[in-house]
Amino acid sequence: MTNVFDDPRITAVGLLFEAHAGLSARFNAQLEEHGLSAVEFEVITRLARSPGNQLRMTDLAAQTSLSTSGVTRVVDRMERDGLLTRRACPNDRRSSYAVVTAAGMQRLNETLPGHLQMIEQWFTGQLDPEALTALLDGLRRVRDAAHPCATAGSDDTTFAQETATNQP
Amino acid sequence: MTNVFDDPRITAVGLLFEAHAGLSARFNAQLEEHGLSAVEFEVITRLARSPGNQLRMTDLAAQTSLSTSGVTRVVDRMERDGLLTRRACPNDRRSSYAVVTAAGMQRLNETLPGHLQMIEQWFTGQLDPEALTALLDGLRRVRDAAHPCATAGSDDTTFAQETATNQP
DNA sequence: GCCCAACGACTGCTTGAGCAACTATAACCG
DNA sequence: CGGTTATAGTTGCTCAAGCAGTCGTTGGGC
Repeated sequence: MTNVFDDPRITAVGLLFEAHAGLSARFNAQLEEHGLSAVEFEVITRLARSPGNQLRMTDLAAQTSLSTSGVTRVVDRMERDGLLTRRACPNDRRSSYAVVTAAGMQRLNETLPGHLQMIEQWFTGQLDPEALTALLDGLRRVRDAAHPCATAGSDDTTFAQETATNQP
Repeated sequence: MTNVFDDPRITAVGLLFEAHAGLSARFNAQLEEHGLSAVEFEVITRLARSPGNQLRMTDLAAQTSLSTSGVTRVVDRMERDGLLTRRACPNDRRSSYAVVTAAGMQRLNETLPGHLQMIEQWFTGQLDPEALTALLDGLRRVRDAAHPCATAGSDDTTFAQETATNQP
């Protein structure tokens, strides 16, 4: 039986998607121990790495893969839980900032080391340096080609993310 | 400013996750043109590659990253849309099969070529053969290490998936 | 200065998914 | 057999997320 589904292209996506799913599951488990969902972790991380530990709601939406209404709600929850606060923007009264609170920073600091450890355990540590480099190079190519500019507004902000990651 | 977020591990997951998100977005767009969501496409694909174009609901749940109740509902919708049918299992009256209808097969055949083209365009075609092999090898390692056995019941069925992909 | 388009945030509504509870059937075991 | 336990599928409930519409604010053109 010559099966269309044996196509190596299908296998390739399968691998990428399953690797993603596997890592997501592991990460979620660890994050949940610290009372954070994946989105919440992403939100607090993006905020914490931004100047003043804050971002305007729209910018936050652009950096995460959330719509603006999605951001509104996540921030609602996290504000309720004391991890974030809203702060009015002085020069534009339409905008408001989401700011990480002290409790939020503490939560993040509790969570981060374990998270890095998970990454190492299930991802980067699985490969020797050259193999890892090759993998990352490949991913970068694919990412650059297909990178979102979908989901939320942010046109090529997704691209800017990684440059921001490499360069403070 | 020595930033914790410059950690190469963070960058690595960022790449993998963004590549995944980017591809997902592209694929979803194409699938939507044919009136299929990503899950629906996965469901119909898994069924179509199975003997008799059918699977028991539980097995379907195990192969997709859905809970059994999730499967119930997807199959509900797809049955309503005429892509699938339920068929009673002769020797176990608890079980029932989800079967792809003729209309379902036709829909799949309309969708698949374009889908493969998308994969090539945004993923496999982005890399020369050696780089692609290196990427896939890396992904396989990561996948094998972290592979779900989460989300839905299916313990290591996720592993079985890919062997099934390689071997009809 | 005034009006109108664009923008930022929020809210109502809908959808999709998981969990837990439930029903029906099967299997096991005395 | 008869009863207990496990399994297959479905359903009620909850929750997170997106879309479209709303309201206040801003800025540009005249």
